[in-house]
Amino acid sequence: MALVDAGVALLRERGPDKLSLRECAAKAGVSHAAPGYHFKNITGLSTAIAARGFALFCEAMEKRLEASAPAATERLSAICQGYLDFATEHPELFLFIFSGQKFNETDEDFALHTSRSYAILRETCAPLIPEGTDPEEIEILVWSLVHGYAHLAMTRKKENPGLGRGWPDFSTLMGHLHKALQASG
Amino acid sequence: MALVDAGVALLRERGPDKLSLRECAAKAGVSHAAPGYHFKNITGLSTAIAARGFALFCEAMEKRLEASAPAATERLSAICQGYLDFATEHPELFLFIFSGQKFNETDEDFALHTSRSYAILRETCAPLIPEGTDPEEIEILVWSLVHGYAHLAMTRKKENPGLGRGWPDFSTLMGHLHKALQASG
DNA sequence: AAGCTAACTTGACAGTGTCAAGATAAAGCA
DNA sequence: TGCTTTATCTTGACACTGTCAAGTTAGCTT
Repeated sequence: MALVDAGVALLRERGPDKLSLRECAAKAGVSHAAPGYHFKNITGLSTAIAARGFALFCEAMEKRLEASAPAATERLSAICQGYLDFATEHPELFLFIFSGQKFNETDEDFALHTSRSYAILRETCAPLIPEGTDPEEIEILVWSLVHGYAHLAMTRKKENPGLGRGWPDFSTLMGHLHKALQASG
Repeated sequence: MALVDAGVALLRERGPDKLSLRECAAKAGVSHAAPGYHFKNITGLSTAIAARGFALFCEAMEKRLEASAPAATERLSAICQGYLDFATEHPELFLFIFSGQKFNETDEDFALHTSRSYAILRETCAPLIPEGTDPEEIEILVWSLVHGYAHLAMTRKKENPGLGRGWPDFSTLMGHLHKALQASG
């Protein structure tokens, strides 16, 4: 959809909080109210853009998975790397989808891609769950760590300019995580 | 400052992306352009509100620290609990200060409270740094984990309604973290 | 040819941030 | 007392925003 393309481009140019129906319309070469026809309001357009964001998010993780060695720990590192790839390559989309603003959760596309992203995490974690512990415990542990790392790097970047630069590399954090999993399993 | 109070109340009522100079003015009982005098633009007001947010953030951590046992691991758990207290009690402020929007980083108040929050983290981590490892590595490890946990809980709350409810308690994640630190030290 | 529908456009409205200009009231000083 | 300066607003305007109602147009069906 051309309007979603325009929206993504707009976010990239102007920042994650500068989305505008009218500017999207102008960018796509249609009249100012055309977006209101396809998406009933700005939440609708935002949701479509967020769905696109989650799709790219999934692709980034899957791409790293395909190139990964088959060992479970390698695969876990791979999806984390994919997570960070997405945040690095699409910082505005990353902030946009995790901005806390309301999306239309009943939107089919949106629901599809958000649940797919969690499924990737779940399946990659599965072989690493220590006996007798709730899988969700490890999933949230991993997801919190990588999400927190990426999100802090983007939002507090004055003190720490740029994801990775000036920060400990994520692989060192991953090392600590693996130690914790070994100690539990 | 009454306008900042009004702004915080507005965020609480309407959500973290619904701040408006004119509505703040109305809430504070002044004319629509009065906020433009005190803060030269909406970024100025946002920065003042974010500074207030970081101050409350620091207070939440310090309050838990005062009630904590003196052991270093207890103190680390305490600031994490304070972190989560803040996110729970001021969800809109939490999302607002970590929204990724630009603040005026040269603002004195803002700089003071943001650096104070990082200093609390740094000092609490200090006794736990394993010999020969970069302190920042552990600081970012801890901060990423607790921030990721809190932020995911707030932004993806459809799948996981409410911080804590339906999620593994943070103390279990903290347990894994301590294991990792023991394995390193 | 007639009718129907999807995909728009046009025009209006209230709300927004921002700016320039004026008002008002207190404070400092002659 | 009167005059000037300064801080703190108010008023009014402008361009921009989302949203809605109404009109238009092109393509398909019958």
